[in-house]
Order: sequence, then structure tokens, then C-alpha cells
Amino acid sequence: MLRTHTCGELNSKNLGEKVVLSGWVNSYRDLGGLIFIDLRDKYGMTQIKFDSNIGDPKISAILKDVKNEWVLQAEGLIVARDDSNKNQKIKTGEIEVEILNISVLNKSLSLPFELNEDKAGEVNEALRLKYRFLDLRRSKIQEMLKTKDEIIKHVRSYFHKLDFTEIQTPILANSSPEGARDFLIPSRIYPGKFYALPQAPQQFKQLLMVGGVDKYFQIAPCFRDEDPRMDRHYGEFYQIDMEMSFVEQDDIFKTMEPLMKELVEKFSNKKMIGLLSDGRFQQISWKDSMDRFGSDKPDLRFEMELIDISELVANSDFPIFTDQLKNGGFVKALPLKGGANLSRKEIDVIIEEAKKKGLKGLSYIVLKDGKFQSSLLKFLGEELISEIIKKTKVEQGDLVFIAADEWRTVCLALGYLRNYLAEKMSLKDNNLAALAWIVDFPMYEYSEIEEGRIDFAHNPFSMPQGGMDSLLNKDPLSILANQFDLVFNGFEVSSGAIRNHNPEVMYKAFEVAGYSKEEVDQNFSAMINAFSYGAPPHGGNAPGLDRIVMVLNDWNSIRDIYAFPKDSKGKDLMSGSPCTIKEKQLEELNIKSINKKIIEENS
RNA sequence: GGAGCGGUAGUUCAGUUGGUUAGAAUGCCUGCCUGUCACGCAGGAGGUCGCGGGUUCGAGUCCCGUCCGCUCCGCCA
Repeated sequence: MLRTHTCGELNSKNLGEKVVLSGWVNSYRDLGGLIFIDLRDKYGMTQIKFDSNIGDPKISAILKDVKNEWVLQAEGLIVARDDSNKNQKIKTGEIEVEILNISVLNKSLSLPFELNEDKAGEVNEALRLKYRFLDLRRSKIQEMLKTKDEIIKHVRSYFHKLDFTEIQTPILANSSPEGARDFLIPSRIYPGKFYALPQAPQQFKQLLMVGGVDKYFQIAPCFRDEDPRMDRHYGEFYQIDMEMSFVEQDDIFKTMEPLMKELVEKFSNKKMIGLLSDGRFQQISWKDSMDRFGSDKPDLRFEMELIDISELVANSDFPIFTDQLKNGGFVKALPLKGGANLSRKEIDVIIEEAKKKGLKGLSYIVLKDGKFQSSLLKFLGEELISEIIKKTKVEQGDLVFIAADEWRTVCLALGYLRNYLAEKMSLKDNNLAALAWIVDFPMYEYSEIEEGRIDFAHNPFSMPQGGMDSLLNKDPLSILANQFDLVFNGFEVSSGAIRNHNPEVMYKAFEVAGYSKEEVDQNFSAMINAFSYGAPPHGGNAPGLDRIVMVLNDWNSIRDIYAFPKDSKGKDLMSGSPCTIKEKQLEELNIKSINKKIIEENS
């Protein structure tokens, strides 16, 4: 038997027992014949010891060569430690194991980096990723894998209790014309044709609803070939994908809210804030969220709302404000508690940050030493500035930033600053969990690629509010979608919608965005066809599993929560993927001939 | 595709206005040490300062180029 116990379970109740432990050498201490080894496994650490003066010389000889991270099997007797020798830091610190027999199960080279970060600081990520199998030995990563597993288990049992069915949708699927860049897989059997890895099981789960499944969920792998971010893993990620039939938006909310609460309660130390008196999550319209927080994913752990002062300054003598207002723009203020302490230099840095987001300038009023200072004084006058101070509710010691621009720019720039400043002033309390629904997203927006064109703002499969009537009679830009996001401490952790299940409304919705019936038929044939055969009203959402795990545990990088993450260029530094392919494989997949053919056909 | 920051010992970092033989901690090697637990003590090895070019009597340090990494913007229906 390789072990009778793990390295994390023995205590004074086991005194006198003969045990076998296996594990890695976490540290080795030779005091001159009296040898202590901390033997480590997934479950903990146990000190094993050997006295060379008394013990078997053969064991002595073996122990002499032992190094860190060797894999040992130790047979021994559990003995008590004197009170002065007990180690409070480890669970097994009351006892130690007197070695009666030892064998080396495997040796190890000396490690390319320290596993113990206390010893030599945080190791360069690229190196850790290259040796991810060693990095995984760190207890922090072990705990993460365990936590993630428990979260998945909890999610599964939650949905199963509500009579959802977990169903696997295809991984080899069709390329979707909208949205993110696809990962393509050449077909061997059909030269020149491709599968694509699904960006999300969106179409399949809707087809399941048409198929009468009623309640579906899946821990679904999703694939998108877009550049990564700190909170966005390259290439592949997982969603807790769910869809329900015969539901309205609030039915989805009522299904999701208890789950999210349970996850926060069970898997974090965060206290939920901002709940309504009946325990429900607050709902903030997209427009409201932009107006008040300058973001569609506001961090609601702190106040600091933007305040519209357009009316106040409308008749002022400051052309920068009045010109903007005449052109339909807005003047908005962002108060900063305690901001009067900022140095001129710090304020300049902040102004530069704001300019990155498209503002041409940023004014401010400082309330200090019982008075106020502002470059706006000569344009607005004392009275008007006093009114701004009153409206923005700033007090002595505070500062208020003021910006003027078109609505979207001024909102987004001040929203960016709100986040930036909150980070700087440590207003983001990780002991809090603020969740809210952002609802009433616009269905359409002006295309950013093509001047004057109207495009879907988010998900083209969402039902427009008001249905066909809205599409026929309303200004497209004013139509709202039955589309929502869930925000958690400033992260968008889920996105969902009541879907458009009516083929006529679907065609019309695409037509507004400039797509012909033929294009819709071509790209979404399976879905549009299915919707013609009695599709039930349905909707759902898809919380990002990885991002939720990350936010719950305050991990600062999405890569931390994958067993084998890719680096920020999409490389797996350990296995070396992506890799080059043998000529023969390419030939089998007709890759070369495709190239030639397509070039010929198009010329 | 764009911007910012970074690259010095196995690892984490320091390195002044350009100036002797590039340092520290930790790891590694050798020896000593019988109650340590991040053991301790003594000694030792270990460097193409990312790479290429330039300025200079002299470059880790300044300039130009380039590669790599991280973060942000674009992108992510």
C-alpha cells in the first residue's frame, strides 16, 4: 500500500499508530543527524523525522541524498510532540511520524522557480505557465481548482433541482456571420468546407426550446478568437448556459437570483448589498446606468454618481458648455469625496485619463480652506458655481470634475474616471458583493464601422420590446430589446434575453439592420426554419463561469482560474500549442488545393 | 492594428550624473550542527545585463532598431 493516510489528517488521536504516508518533500532540515522532513500532498503537511544516531543506517543513507520535491513513501510511528515543539501553523502540528522505513518513489530536478512565493516574490507568469504542472502544486492553485469544482457541482445540482436538463450541444458547429471571430476547422470529407467552434450554444439551445425541452442548461465551452484581457481568457471559456420556455424576463431573474445569492454566500466572504427590501436584485435600465454611472456594467459597491448639470449652465457665458448643449450634448459632473487633497500633478494625470476616452477637456472645482477654487470661476461666476456645488452635494475637502460632450462620450468618459478614481481612492471594498440587472438595452445603434448604418446593439436574437409593432412604427434607435446583463462588482457576469421566436418578427428585425431575407435564411436557416414550426416563447442567459469564480475569489487574472491557461497571445507555453502541422495532414484536409481553387475561382 | 510599462544570477529584485572585478535575498553545491518546522552557521559555484547597431577613452546605464512579456485601447452579436 502506498499510503494509509494523507499528509493532512493525522493528529493526537492517532498516537501510537503505524502509518504509511506518501508525498513530496516540501522542506528538508538536517540538524546534524536529526532529520526533519515536511512531507506534503494535496491534503496538507506532516513532519516526519529520523534520528541517525539511533536508526537504521540504510535509512540514513537514503535520507542523506533527499532533496526538495522528491516523492517519498515513509512508514512510521505516530508520536506526540512536546508542547514546546508543537507547530500551530499546520493541522498535523501536534504529532510527527518517526520513520521506520523510507523509499524514494521518484526524484526531482531542482525547480526552475520557488513554489513558496513568500521566499522570492511572485514569479513571472510566463515561467509559471511553462511549468504549470509545478505551479499547480501550490496550495493556492489547488484550492482554486477545488473551489471551481464545488461551484460547478452547486450550479448543476441547483438547476437539476429546478428540473432543468443538462444537454451537450455540438462542438463542431457552423460559423456565425455576426459577432466574434470564429475558430475554423477544415472538413476532410467536404473539401473547402469548414466547421466552426461555437462562440456560444445560442442557436442550439433555442432549437432545444423548439424541441420541447422546456428547461435546458449546460456548463458550456465557448470559443472566440479575440484578443484576451485580464478578465477574458483567450480562445476558450465556459458559460453556465441556460434557457427556458414559456417565460418572461422576470421569470429568468427569479430563477437566477437565488443561485447567485447562494454562490456569493457559499463561495465568498462577501456581504451582499443593494438588494431590494423583498430580497430581489435591483434593476437598472441601460439608459439610467449610463446616465448615473457612465457604464453598462457599473460597480455598485460605491456611490459616486454622475450628475447632469446641463440645465444649470445652459445660460452661462462658457462657450465650451453652451456650444455642446446647443448641439444636443450634455454637461455632467463627477464628485470626488476627499478629492481636494489631490495635487495639481495628480489632477493633470486624471485629466489625461479622461482625454483617452474622447473628452477634449475636463474642468474641476476644488473645495478647500472654506472656499472654492476653479478655472471655471471667470466663465460661470460665483453664483453659478455655488449652485453646481449645491446640486452635486460636494462639501469642503471634496472636488468635482465637470465635462461637456455628446451624451455617450461624456457618460463613458466620466464612467471610466469613476472607476479609475474609485480604484485610486480604494473605494472598491472586496468584502461587498453588489449585483444588479441592467435591463432595457437598446435593440439597435449606429454602426461604428459604416457611417449612417444601423446595426444590432447586442444580440440579434433578442425580442424587440413591443414586437412587430415597434419594428414597423418606431425609430429603430429608440426601440429597446428584451435584453439584459447581470453586473457583479463592475464585471458583466451574465448576458441574456427573451428571444425573438417569431419568424416574421425575426426577418423584420434583421431587415431593419440591413439584412435581406435571403441573408437571414442563409445564415440562420436551421433556426428560422425551426421557428416556423411552433416555437414557444423562450429566453435565458449565460453567466460566465470563469468570471464568476474570479470575482467571487478576488483573483485578479482570469488565467489564474484555469488549470492550463493560455498566455495573452493565445499560446500554451507548456504544451507549445498552437503547433505546426505535417504536410500530410494539410493535404488530407485539402488545405492547399482549397487555396489554389479559391484563388482560381475568384480571379 | 495602436499605446503604456517591463526584460540584469535558476528565481525575485537593486544597480546613483555613463567610470575599477555588476550586487542582495532566495535557490543550488560542499562542510559543520540532535528539536527544527521558511532551521542555523561557514564556505563555494553561478551573469553574452533580451538581441543587433550607434554615441563615447569607457555603456547594464544614453540614442536608434528589433524580439519577447504584461496591462490598456481597438475587438469581444
